[in-house]
Amino acid sequence: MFSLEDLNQKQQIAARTINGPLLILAGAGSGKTRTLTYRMASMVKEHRIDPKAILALTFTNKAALEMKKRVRQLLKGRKSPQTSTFHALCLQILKEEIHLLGYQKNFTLYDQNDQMSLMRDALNNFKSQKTFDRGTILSMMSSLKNKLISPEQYASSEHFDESNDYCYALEYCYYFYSEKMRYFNAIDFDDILGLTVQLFEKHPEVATKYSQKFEYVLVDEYQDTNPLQFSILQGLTSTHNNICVVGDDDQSIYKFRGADIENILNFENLYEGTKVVKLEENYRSTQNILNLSNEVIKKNTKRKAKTLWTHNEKGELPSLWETLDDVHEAQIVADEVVKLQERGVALSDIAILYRSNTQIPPFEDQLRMSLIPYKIIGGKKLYDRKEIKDLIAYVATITNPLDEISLRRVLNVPTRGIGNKTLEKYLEISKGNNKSLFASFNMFAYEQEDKHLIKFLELWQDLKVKSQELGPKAFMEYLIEKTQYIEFIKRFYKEEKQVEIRKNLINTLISSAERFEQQKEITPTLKNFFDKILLADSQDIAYEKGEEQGNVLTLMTLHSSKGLEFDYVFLVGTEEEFLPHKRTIKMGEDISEERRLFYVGITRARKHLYMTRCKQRRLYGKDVKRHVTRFLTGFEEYYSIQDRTTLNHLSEEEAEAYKTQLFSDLMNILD
DNA sequence: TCGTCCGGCGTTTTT
DNA sequence: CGCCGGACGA
Repeated sequence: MFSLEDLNQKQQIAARTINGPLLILAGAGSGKTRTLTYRMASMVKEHRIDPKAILALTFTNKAALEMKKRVRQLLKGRKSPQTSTFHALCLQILKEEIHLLGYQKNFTLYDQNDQMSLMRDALNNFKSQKTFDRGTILSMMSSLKNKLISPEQYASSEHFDESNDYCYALEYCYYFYSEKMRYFNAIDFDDILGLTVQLFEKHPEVATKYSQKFEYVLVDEYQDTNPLQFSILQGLTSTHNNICVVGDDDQSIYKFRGADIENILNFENLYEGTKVVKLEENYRSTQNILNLSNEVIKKNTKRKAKTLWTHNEKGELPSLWETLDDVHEAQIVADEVVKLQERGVALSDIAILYRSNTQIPPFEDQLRMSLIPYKIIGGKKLYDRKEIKDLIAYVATITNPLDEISLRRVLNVPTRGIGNKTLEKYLEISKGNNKSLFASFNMFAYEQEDKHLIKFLELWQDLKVKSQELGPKAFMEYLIEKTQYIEFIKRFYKEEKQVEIRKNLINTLISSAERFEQQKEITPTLKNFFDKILLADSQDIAYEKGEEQGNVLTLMTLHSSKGLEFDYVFLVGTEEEFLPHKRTIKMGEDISEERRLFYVGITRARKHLYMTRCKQRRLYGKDVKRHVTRFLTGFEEYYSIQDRTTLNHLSEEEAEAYKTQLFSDLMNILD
């Protein structure tokens, strides 16, 4: 049995405010998710609101799953509200309504790989002696899309800088890209949101429909919403103002991805009659950790003032270790982890957080040497692997023949003698008579007697038929068998070990398909399965499988640490040029977001926070002098500095013991 | 079509 | 310093 009485005073106010706009400013560790889930449960159980009328939006699948799980526990078997990510919700809407925007229902979702391929074409067509970086163009385009600036509007917008070559290239590519995407009947991640906005604008009756469907809307991590998401929320609440947003402006760290902190800072002004509730009681950290975090973040001017406090014990002062260099830094962190382990601390309660992935290698080395098992969060997603992308592309091309990117991808994979020459020929043909590449294949392959191509078309037809007969899992197996994909891999990777890795990836995909068939939330069609894979993030698969790796240490960037907590946190590289990062300093940008990043790191720690900084660091093959981060200067009384380049932090006996240990280690090595 | 060599670059990345 | 991507050659 759950009761709102289990919440603190402020949390209860938040949970009991059901109607009208509500802004919950939830400090780090203030029981945000708890408040939100209790609020939802109480809406269903106590206010008798139909769960179908409640929508909770998150940014990550993991957060969505977690929230759903917790609400379910509170509701015990009763139907629970829809909890999904912005992207999943909008994709669901587009699948119903995209015809209103002139797309076909079988549209393909392009990921960054596909976008890059298309952008390569665009840049090749943009004749210029200067070369442009595809990724840069792509991210510039994405930020335009996130600001709702169309290719037509770009040149006359404030974002167009006439003295910058890139802007001209971007203008051309943005046009090219958008035209092709439309022709291919494809949409990208930004479009999932952007087209939903367009849909709501051009067809207000659709916005009305969904607004009436979802009478109550909740948004998690509101500080990270971008203008598109804000606009979608306006559509979703157009018939009512029952919107509850939860967030912490001090933890807004995704500006580079288009998040606009103004959304949360301005919420009260945009939604009239907003009730504001501040959650400042922290249930996570010691008072000493909170004191430091409060001091650090206070330096930011544009923020909703909050001061975290706790009933928890005072704890020790956070420590700042000064180390010789990056290797030494990793070494003493690993040593301390061993000591913590000896004291009975579980590795899963310890994390190493860093600003940049470039900081990882010394830590991996030292952890391995100390025999400490660890996992690195982040990195490649399942669908980012070439093999998975190939299989996805097969499904894409048979569901949407207009999708040229996927078609070109699978054309000669596995190798079947259709090279660049053939492709060029048909691209010309398709240009000449204004037909899609696939249509041109069908029209001329037989006439031209391109045997390999004819065989491919037969394969395509066969797969098409089978895709309608078989479920996701059976189809995947058929596809792999029919294309001799495993044999292709064996030819490609000579080493047995490599082949094994790829096989495992494919098996993961197949078992994921099997699980998808068993779930009940989404109709288990092949297309839906692959859309879900594309929307999945790097940790989803493991999460879905319940594959939480046991007792291992966690390494991750500060960005990925948001929302998590650990008893012991090592915040490494607390140096100028990491925090704030060199690039931010160089661009003369506002460093407040960097400070927030630091703040996020500090507030992850429950029991003790270790910060480390090097006096010198090897970067790009050169030894560079380093200085402590400006974020720590000025309030030295909130943390304790230890010079770890000497033995001064040890008592005499400890120092003696250390030297003896060192000597015997040395002897062991010499043996 | 594949392999090799050179040059440029090196922050974060919820979908 | 080391990686990745593009160019170019066999």
